[in-house]
Amino acid sequence: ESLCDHFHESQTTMDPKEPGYQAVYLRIYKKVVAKVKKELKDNDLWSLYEELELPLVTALAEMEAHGILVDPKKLSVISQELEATMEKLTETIYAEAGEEFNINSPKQLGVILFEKLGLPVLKRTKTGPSTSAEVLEELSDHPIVASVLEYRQVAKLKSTYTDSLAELISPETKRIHTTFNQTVTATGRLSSTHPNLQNIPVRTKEGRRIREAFVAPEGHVLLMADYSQIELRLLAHLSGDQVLAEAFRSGQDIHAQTAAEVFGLDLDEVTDEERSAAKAINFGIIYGISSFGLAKGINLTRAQAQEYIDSYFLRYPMVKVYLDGLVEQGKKEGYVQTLSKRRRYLPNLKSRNYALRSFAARTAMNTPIQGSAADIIKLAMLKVYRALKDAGLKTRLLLQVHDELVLETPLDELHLAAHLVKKQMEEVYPLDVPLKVGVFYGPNWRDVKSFDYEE
DNA sequence: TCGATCACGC
DNA sequence: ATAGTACGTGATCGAA
Repeated sequence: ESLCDHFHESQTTMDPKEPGYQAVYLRIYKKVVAKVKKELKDNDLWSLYEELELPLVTALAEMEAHGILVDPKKLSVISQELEATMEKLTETIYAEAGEEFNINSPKQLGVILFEKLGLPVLKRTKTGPSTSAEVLEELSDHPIVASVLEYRQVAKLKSTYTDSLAELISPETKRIHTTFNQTVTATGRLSSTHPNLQNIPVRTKEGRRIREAFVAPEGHVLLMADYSQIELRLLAHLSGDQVLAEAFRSGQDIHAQTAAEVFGLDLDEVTDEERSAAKAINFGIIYGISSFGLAKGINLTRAQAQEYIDSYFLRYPMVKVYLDGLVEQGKKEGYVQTLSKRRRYLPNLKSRNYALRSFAARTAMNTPIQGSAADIIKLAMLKVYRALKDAGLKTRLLLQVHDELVLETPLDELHLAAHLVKKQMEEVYPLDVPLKVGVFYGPNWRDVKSFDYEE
């Protein structure tokens, strides 16, 4: 109806059962196509559509239809263990609280922690004292808080990752078929729903167990390939900073090298702590840094964090020029863009509201980096998809997780497929610095080992 | 039903 | 004075 309005067409014949419906529909449709096509061409986005997003539809559709094999028995074992742990923790928490309450309710938990037990309120949300993990970790000297943190972790795993996931296994294929959404993110990344297979736990040992349930069928292995530091490599390329570029060409640990530059050390003098601080700085640079955010991330005063940032930009001067230029360009043109010319409009760069304006500035710095990484892996998916087809291999793409591809490969194709995937991903779009891809394989998504080129 | 909070990934 | 790291999805609570 809104299309009819838009094109000043009559709606009176728009009943699908009417004989004229198809003709009216087609007339409107053609107008829409012409309009959108012109808009894309006028904005230099036609090749992004025709050469990247449109052909990617086929690859994604095949990935969704094929699905990834999931072992329900493993999920059920994990679920039962989590259930037992939750019951124990629930009893412990009730005993420590001196009463029963809904631990899942931040409101009820807040009453127990901050009123009954008198713990200090370190941070508030709109609706009351915050009970986020960040706050609870500060209070975890109290035994109930440690138990609540553990309860939260276990409850999350059980509700999101064992019980819900098991329900989504198709009875026909025994597989889970996610939906990849190509048109929801502001940066050009994909998203995944029903279920989201882009946020399966990996960081903790307990969480990682979920990945053990994602398996390869008989005679196959899962093959994983991930880009190493793709966003920082893109920053080196896009900014033209030769110090950063040289760091990647040298092949050494990038965070240790950043630490050496920022703290004025030799590479072999860098301690774990300094490396970890440098990692937080690199992380902050990609996300559009603020001294406040960095200070919070690595427990520094704001002034110290600002010194680190100043020192970083002194060592990588072109990065500073580049990021400032993005904000300037965003203000002037109204948008920033990625390698593929994908745009993000940022009207708030001109807002009088400081919060909105600085948020937009960080977005202006992050979007070309994150979005260009998305462009590159999408292009790599197409190249891998076509190369596998051309080589007549049975290896199939299963998942994309932002900087990682998951495939399923018959054992007798492992060697060929591993080399093909690595080559296509690394050579997809030559930059001023090399793109490096790690390749892993194994019987499930958790127990993978590095692919050895002798194999 | 929907906003808020929390927690998982990159 | 002015918030407080980018981008997502989902479970749960509790008010409407």
